[in-house]
Amino acid sequence: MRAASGVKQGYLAVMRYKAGLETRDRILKATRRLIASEGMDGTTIKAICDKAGVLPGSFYNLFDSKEQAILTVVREAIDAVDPDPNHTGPDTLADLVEAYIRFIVDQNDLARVYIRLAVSGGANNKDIHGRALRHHEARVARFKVALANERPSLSEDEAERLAETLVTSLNGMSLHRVLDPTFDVAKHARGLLDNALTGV
Amino acid sequence: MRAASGVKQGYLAVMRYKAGLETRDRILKATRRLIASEGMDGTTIKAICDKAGVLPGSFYNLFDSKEQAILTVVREAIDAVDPDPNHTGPDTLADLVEAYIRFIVDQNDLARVYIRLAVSGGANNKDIHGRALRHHEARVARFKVALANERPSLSEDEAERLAETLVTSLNGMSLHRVLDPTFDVAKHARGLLDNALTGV
DNA sequence: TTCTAATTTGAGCCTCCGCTCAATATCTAG
DNA sequence: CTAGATATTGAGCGGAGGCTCAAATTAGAA
Repeated sequence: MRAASGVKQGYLAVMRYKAGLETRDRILKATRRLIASEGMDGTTIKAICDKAGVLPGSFYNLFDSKEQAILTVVREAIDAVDPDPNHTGPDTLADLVEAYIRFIVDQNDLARVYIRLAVSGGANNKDIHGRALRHHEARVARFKVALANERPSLSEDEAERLAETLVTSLNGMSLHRVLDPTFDVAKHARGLLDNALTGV
Repeated sequence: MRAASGVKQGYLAVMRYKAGLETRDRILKATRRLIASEGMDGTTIKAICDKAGVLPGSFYNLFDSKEQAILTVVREAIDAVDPDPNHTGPDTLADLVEAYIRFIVDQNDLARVYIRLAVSGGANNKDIHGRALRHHEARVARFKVALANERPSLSEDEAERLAETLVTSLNGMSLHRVLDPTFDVAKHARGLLDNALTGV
């Protein structure tokens, strides 16, 4: 019998046993690596299941759909960019840039997911699109605060513009690293930071 | 009878008649717009044919495969970023940045194709991947020459780094515009330019 | 006009994808 | 140990996507 079928109904599976949790982790890990290396559409159920050592039925015992698994990974990627979104303390620009560098270098898979999301998520899925936009705005705001603290001479508009320029430029570096894995993100990001701090 | 079948063999179709050329243009235009709005994998034969007002057989009379049509559009996009790649004259940094702004704003579809290429083309197709990388290096080189002219005090390495930072940052802006069509590329690109010119 | 090459048609083949389900195996609370 | 809940299996359905082909139509050179 299919025990959990009555309980799921669009929610997550039940997973009271350890085996289910482990399988779920393997599936999410496989999904993450596949999105990073093959892109959203190259991430097929068969590929996920092969990589996770699982059969389709088992996948669908734990996830309602392929999209649900992808969404889970995407949320994970968004959160990883900004590990402490509610933090209101006074981080410096350098802190923020260093955090981003670490994200790109240490969490390469998630960084690639994040970039692929920005490109392909926008067109198809409105939930993802809105989420990505709101996340972007929050990041810009945080950069802006740091900038305003460190360069009080900047006007409101100038700080806003510089912050947005910084965030999009950093994303451009993450984007380029997808194309060229040898690209030295740290070097260029720090250069960008110096320019922003010692500005016009 | 299938007239051109013996001639094609992996090459382009023959197209001695005007109708064939017009159909080809319609197909390429449809392909370009679809890649821009739906992404590489959302660009199906059926969608292309519907948008172009053509049936699949007609598509395959002019193109050997879906991939060939996409590749044609992608090459077009790469070339459009840098309209005069053999130009060795002394363009200024401002010229180069303004050209990129115009590319993003005026040729929105191609700009989106260009960005999607950087993300999804890299992983799958080695031809595209190599082409994109070589193109990037050529652009960086051109920016570097302009920079060296206008800021002779810069060392070789510094010029190289700044040029690469500029190009990736500009691509980041193009990327963000996919997510947010209201993003003011011109404003931010010019700010970036100012920073690069009046550097540390 | 005539005749051949070019173009268009559209049904349909084959493959792969997302997903389902009944059967079987495994876990763990009591 | 037992029983009921959970997890895994794997064949396979329905549909969509890339592509083919024989036949019908149209363009244009002679």
